[in-house]
Amino acid sequence: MEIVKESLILERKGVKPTANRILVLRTMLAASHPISLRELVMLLETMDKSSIFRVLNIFSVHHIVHAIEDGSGTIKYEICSGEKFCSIHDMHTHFYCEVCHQTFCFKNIHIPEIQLPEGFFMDSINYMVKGVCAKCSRKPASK
Amino acid sequence: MEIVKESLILERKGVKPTANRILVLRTMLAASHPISLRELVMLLETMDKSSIFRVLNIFSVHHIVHAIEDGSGTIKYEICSGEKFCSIHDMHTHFYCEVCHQTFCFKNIHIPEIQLPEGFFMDSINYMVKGVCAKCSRKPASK
DNA sequence: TCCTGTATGCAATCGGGTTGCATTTTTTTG
DNA sequence: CAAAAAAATGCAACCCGATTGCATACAGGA
Repeated sequence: MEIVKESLILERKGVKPTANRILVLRTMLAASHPISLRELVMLLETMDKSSIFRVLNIFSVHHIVHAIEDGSGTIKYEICSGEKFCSIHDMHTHFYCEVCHQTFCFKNIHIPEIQLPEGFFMDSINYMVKGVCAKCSRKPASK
Repeated sequence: MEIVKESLILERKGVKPTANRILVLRTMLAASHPISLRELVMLLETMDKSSIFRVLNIFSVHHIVHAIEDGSGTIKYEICSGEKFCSIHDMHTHFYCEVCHQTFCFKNIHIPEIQLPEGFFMDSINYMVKGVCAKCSRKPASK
C-alpha cells in the first residue's frame, strides 16, 4: 500500500511524476481491463480530457502503457507488463465482446509469432479476437 | 476481361448489381491493397462518400468485403477471398507501415489459431503487425 | 525572488464515420 | 404501358473521438 509506488514506476521509466500522472497511472493500475480515454475522463473528474490525453501519450512514448485497437473505434490503453519495454513476448491476445463492448486481456495467451517477409521490420503486434464473451454468451437477451 | 464479372460476383453473394456497386467492386479488385473509404472517394469522383459508405456496408454484410483495422485510425476494406464467406482459415496477416502508411496483405501468412477460454465465442480475428515495410526500410530518409 | 521551461485547462478544430431527408432510379403491379 | 411502391443515391448536416493552440499555473534553478 505504498503511497509512492506510482512515483517509482514513473521515475524508473524516465517520466517526471506529477500529481496528474500519478493519478492516471493509479487509475489504470486499478482498472482490471484496458481502458479508454473516455473512461478515464469519467473516472478522473478533476482532470481535463486533453491533459489525460497528453499523459497517455507520454506514457506511450516511455513504454508505461501501450495502445490497443480493439475494433470498437476507440483506442484502449493498457499498462505495459514488461519492466523495460513491451517485447513481442510480453504481448498477449485481446478479446472484444460485441455485446457488452468490453475489451478483455488474455494475459496467459501469448501471441503466436509469424515470419515476416524479407525487409519488413516489426514494431508491435495486435492480435484481436472479436466475438461474444463468457458472460454475454450465458444470458442470451438481457437488454 | 468479361464486362460482367463484377455483376456475377455480386449476384452470387445476393447483392443486386447496380452501376455504383459494380464500380466500387471493380475499383477494389483493381487495388492491390486494402483500401479506405477516403481512397475510394478519391478514386470514384462520380460517387458520393455516403453512397460508397453504404455500398461498403452492404458488401460487408454479404461477405463480399471485410473491414480490417490496421491501427492507422481509418478502416480499410478488403475483398473476401473465400467463395462463401470468410472463415478463420481464410484470414491472413496484415502489416501496417508506419512510414508510408500503407497496409499490406500477407496472403500466404495465415493467422495462427489460439484456444479461447471457456464460454468465449469468436466472430473474427485481426492479426496486425505494425512496423516498417520493405520499401521504406530500404531508403532511410526520403522526405 | 525572478526567470525559464514544463504541465495543465479551456475552447476550438479536425476528420472519419454516420444519418436524415429529398430526389432519382428501379422494380412491381394493375 | 402507366401508376405506385421500393430501393438506391446525393447532399448536407451531424456525431464523436482525437488533437491542437493558446493562455495560465506551476516547479525548479540561478
